[in-house]
Amino acid sequence: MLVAFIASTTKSIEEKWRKIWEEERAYEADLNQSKPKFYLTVAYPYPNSPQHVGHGRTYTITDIYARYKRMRGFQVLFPMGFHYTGTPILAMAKRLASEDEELRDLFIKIYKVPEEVLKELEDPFKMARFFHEEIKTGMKEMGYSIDWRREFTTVDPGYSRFIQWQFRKLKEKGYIKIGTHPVGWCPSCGNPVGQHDTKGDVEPEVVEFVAIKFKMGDFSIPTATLRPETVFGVTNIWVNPQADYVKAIVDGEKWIIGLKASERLKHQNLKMEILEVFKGRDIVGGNAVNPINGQLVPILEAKFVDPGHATGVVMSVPSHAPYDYMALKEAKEKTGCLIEPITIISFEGAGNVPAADVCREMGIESQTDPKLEDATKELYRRELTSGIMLSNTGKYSGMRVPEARELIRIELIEKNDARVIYELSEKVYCRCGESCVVKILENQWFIDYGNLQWKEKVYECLDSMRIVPEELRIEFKNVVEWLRERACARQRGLGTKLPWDENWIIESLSDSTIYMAYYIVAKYINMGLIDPTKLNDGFFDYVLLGLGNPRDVASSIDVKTELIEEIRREFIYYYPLDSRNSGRDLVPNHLTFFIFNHVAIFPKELWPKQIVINGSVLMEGRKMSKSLGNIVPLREAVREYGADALRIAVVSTAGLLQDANFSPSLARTLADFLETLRRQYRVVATMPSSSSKTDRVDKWLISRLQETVKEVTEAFEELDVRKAVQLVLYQMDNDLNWFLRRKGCSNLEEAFQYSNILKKFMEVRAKLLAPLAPYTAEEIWSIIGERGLICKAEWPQLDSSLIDEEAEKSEEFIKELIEDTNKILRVLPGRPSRIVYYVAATWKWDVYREILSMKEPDVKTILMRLEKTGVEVDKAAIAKFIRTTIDMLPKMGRDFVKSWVEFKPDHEFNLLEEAKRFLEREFRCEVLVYYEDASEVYDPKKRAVLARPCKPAIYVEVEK
RNA sequence: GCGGGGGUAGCCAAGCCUGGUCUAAGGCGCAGGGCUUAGAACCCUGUGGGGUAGCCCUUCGUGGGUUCAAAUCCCACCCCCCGCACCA
Repeated sequence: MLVAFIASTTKSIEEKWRKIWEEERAYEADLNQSKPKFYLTVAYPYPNSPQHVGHGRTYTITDIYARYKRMRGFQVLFPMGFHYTGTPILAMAKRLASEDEELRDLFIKIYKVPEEVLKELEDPFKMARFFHEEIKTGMKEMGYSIDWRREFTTVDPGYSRFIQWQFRKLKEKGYIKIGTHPVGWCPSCGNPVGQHDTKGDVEPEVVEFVAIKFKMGDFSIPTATLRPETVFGVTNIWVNPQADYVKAIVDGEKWIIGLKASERLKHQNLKMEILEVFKGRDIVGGNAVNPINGQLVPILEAKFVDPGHATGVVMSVPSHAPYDYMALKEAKEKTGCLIEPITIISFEGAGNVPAADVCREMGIESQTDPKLEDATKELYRRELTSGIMLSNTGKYSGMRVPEARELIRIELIEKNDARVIYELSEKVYCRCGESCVVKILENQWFIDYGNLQWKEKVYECLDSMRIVPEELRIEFKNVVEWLRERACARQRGLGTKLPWDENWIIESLSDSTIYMAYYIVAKYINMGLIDPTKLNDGFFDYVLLGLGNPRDVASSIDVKTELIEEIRREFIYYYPLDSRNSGRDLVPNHLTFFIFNHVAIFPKELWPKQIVINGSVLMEGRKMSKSLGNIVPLREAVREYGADALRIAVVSTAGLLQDANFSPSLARTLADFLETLRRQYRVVATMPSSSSKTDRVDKWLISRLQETVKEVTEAFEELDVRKAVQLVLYQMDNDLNWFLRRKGCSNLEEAFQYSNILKKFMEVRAKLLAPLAPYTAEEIWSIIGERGLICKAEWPQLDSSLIDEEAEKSEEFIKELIEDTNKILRVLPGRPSRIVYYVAATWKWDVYREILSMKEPDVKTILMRLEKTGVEVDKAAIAKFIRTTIDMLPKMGRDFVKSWVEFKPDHEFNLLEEAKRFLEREFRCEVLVYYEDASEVYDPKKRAVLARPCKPAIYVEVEK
């Protein structure tokens, strides 16, 4: 019952403030020359499903940052759009239409889509729209401070005009190339296949094979391999005796390959004419010539050969391929042939026949043993990393394997003894049931991210950018270095047509690189001031690049010149982008393309200034996935815990770059915490104002507050949200508790006479909390009677005049004293009846000061200096004290001790006297305080001599 | 393989760049106590081992090294996660 009550309260608070924000247009940002601007964006969502709590992390961090910057006095623009481009939505709509039970279940049970709207979602646009609205509602519920007037989708006509402008620019600059490209392909659907098109969501991985042509008369037998360097170790050729093979004319050459293979290879632009079909066994016993060395090798049979994989014929290297080794072993047993493995690679720890060793180690007994797969990988790895070519490999002898592999590949291809063919790394089936093949697409358009001059500019931009966290800068550099040309258009999917070749759709990672600029334009389109279908290149040239004449541009799209100029002004106000936020997964693709395209299109002044990257979210330690069924939809979580608790739960459990763990119990705890916080504000709000004199503890709280403001501010600047949460929630809570404890109040209500201090503390705390928990912050802000929105309030200023080192050290001293006393109490048999503290004698303080002021303190010098002051204590005792102090000093908290001894022994004594009543309450017994060397000291166990500055001696009497 | 991140007490997780105040923040969990009719919340104390005095011993993936001193610096090794392209 109670929980339900809290939840509904939270809900009503959220609704209230959401409404007020909207009415007040709190997050709408236009050009405002009176303020510095801060423009930040986050990668727009792809609406093929509702968002789950994992998505919430990136958006929440960005929103927190936006809110922080807003309070720091910036004109903050935080917009949002939706990415419709690509195939997943299409594929999903298609699956839904085909009554896919699994998907229907997912939609109904997890995404809570009403069954009656399901039918509509079979239209991909409607599906996108549906999830678009769902996500948008979720973002509003989360309290994101987004300027929604700038919203768009990537299939809007205006956006398409913009993307087409971008691509013409890229082409003009020579960054677009045309070529061929191998892709996974479904022959039955006639489409390329991506992960979402395959059974079991397998990503089709295209692998490049080298087909080495062994000669048998006029015919070539192309044997496909990933390891062309092993051609020196070939002893024979394998065919599957039961399978169908063909003789065919392939690109003018006579080939012998598997029948199934021939069908698959047709998609790789090979001209193929089948002459004859026969069984594999028909050529077993024949011989073929190894092109690398002219040796004659026999054709043998092997069951493991898949006639549909690659060419359906393989060369046998028994010494380095476990499959070949096992097949040969069996062939020898069956036919008594005399073939021996030829070893051509050696590595540390290798025997005469490495494949034999691996098979033995792994206990492999036949050529159909599934462990052969692992054996192959293992040997591949070892030989790749540490293999050296042996002397029987001619000019390659002594070379490392990777190098030899590349050179032999080139040699064979140049002599036309081999050619490249492609095959999928594993069998992949389209959702229609067909086995996927590799198809070579002609006229494929590429963005040439390999262009070196372009890369130079990217490096330049990267060097000038702030990367948060800094550790990822190196990763960006590596990505830029590796990046080659990238196919930028696809044959199907939603999106923008390639302006010069309308058969192609610009793919999703290519149409999402500079759209931050488009948010400026989108506002004017959404306001109905511009007809998006009229937008032309001249418009974008002027608005985004300042090129051309505004009057001509305006008349070409039927608007007033002033409007065009206004848009330009707004663009130039907000650009360059101050921060781009996103999850880690986008580093090697989107974020890097984002830099590439910015430096390609925009002048240097408009290059982006910062990238912020965060890790992902795990669900109780595991990755969130449909198959694990552990997805927590965002909106459901908001209903369950409230937006503020959820916001904090997703951003506070790990450092920025680390994967965070979502824990429902933490979210629950945070919800309770925020509820308690609201209660506290209500209590403080009703307190009458007080005018009590400020004592040391008051000064301490206010001083701590300054430190907290400083640290929280720094944490937000660094986007160390986790730290900010810890400070604002827990550290401030601890400080407040200590304050109440010291004041002898068992709860907040009792502390009414300190309301002036508390109100100040609470006011600042509300502001520090505002970026993290906007709803709660607005609520408590109004509870304590502040007018106006806290999200627009000024960030608390650090007042260094209120930092009181003495008060802080004193409280720290008291805390340590309690700790020390507790340590003693712990080992005592009963409750204490009396505790006595002894402040160290003045000369001990002198000793400390002397030692701390010396670089290399020694007993003699200090002793001599002390004698001048005329101490009346046993010299031996002093010397001993000096000795032990010097020894233990490195182990002590040097800084603390150093500043402590700046004070006089009187300070410590007065402090203890002052805290006596407090200590008596704490330990519930009498407390006495003496100077160690006072004339009358109660010291039955002679503890007083143990007193040290900063560490009074303690004597505890226990109840009998 | 290449590249990146990481291995810290029962769990999650900070610290590591800039060695000492580190038995190592904070949270969760657990135990004891306070408050309370009771519970929840809240507060205090404890949570590697030992100890009738604030202490001693042991610990930060493993093994070495540097240093008066290492979770922190150096070397080697083991293990886990992510990316490697046309997929958003």
